Amino acid sequence: MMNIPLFLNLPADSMKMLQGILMEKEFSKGETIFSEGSEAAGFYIIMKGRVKVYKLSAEGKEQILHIVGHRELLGAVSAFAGNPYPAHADAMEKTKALFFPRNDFMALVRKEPSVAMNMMANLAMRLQHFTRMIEDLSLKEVPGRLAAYFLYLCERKGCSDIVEMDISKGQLASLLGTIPETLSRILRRLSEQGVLEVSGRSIRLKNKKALKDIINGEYKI
Amino acid sequence: MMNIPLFLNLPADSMKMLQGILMEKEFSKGETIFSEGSEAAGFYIIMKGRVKVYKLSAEGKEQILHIVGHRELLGAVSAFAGNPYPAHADAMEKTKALFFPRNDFMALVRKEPSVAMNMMANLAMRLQHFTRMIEDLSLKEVPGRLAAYFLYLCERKGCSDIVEMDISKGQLASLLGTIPETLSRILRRLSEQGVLEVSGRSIRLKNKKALKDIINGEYKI
DNA sequence: GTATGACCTTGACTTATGTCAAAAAACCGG
DNA sequence: CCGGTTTTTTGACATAAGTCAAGGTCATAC
Repeated sequence: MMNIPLFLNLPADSMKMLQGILMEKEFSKGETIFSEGSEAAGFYIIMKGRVKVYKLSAEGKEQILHIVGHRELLGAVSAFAGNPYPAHADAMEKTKALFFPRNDFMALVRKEPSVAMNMMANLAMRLQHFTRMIEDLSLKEVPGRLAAYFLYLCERKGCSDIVEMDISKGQLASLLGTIPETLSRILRRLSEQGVLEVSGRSIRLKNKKALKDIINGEYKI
Repeated sequence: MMNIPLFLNLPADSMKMLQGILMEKEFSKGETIFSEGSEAAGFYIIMKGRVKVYKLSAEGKEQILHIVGHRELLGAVSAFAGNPYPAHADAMEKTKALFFPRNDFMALVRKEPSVAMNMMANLAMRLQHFTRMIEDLSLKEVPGRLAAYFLYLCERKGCSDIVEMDISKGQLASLLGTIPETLSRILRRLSEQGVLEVSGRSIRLKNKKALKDIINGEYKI
């Protein structure tokens, strides 16, 4: 339970107390953790596995809002605000999580300034992420969003020009706000133009300058 | 300075101290308050007027992220997180604001739990707003977003079937992630079909059921 | 090893929305 | 009330991206 950002700087006694409050839960691949509109009785801290948080359109199109992984929080905003969950959450793989009941959390936030500070930092980070997402959806075309995603992957690792996608292409489409067919076509065009090379989930970035230009709308594929 | 949500429940002595910290600033219509990428030395509390926070695409298209009005915070996330402002902010009309320097704010947040709680509530609310925005941009078409906007306006007031737009149609287009031409055409189609009646900035909602169906994709105009 | 299903690709087609240009309407300061 | 700017509307057109349908690829389980 160590090293969870939310509990950074938490005094030892409160840390101890958490042991009696947090409940371990497990979800199998594809399992629903919560659905949009359901009551937020608490939130989860993901300890193993990954969870996709997503919205569905009337026609069944999926938009992934974010993917929650190791030591990250799931549903914390709703639990804090006392609102129903605004989106669906499914385990993308076998997932272990700690459940933190809303009431206990509220008490802890009020008692421990460090938790409040960590929570604010978390909220601020996610707000930034959503700001970028809105910008991308509204002002960039799909190739631009894709290029931005690859360069982001590239920077996150050391980046040896080869990035490994950690999700399927279908899920990537949903993350970028498009559909698999469109993504497939754009990957092909980028390959044909020598900007990158696709081999399964492995992408070789052959021309990063071109990718940057695509993001900035200076180069149309 | 009373009744600012951020200072709700703030002890009187801290409230007093603020008098010496907050600085009044004034902006004329159209004036830039801050630009994307510039250092966030603090944030603003809007006391009069309105400010649009927006991003610009490479081609100059504008996406309004939100409009900040009376007693709301501008740039607080950046100031808190210590990041540059992620978007532009322009006064939409003559605007008066209180400037809160970052350092003083950080000290206050650490000292006063009520400020931290209010700040978290603020962040949570905005996260919800952005979530809906992403959903709309990605999963709804422009008519759906427009219908949702009108019904939102309708609910915010008592709603006598007539809503008053408080921004220009061009700015509404930018808020909905589209352009004035498209908005104009959709308004015409909706008028022709008897769903609403446009008269300047005054919209008469003649068929709310149809608007709801448009939002849910059950009725295509 | 092969069968089963998930995932991905491709082609032909449709459509929502953007672009460009021009006219019309609304607004504003003097 | 006028002249000029800004906003809004309209039309003709371009295009990015979605839909539908079919086929291909890949992996895993049996």
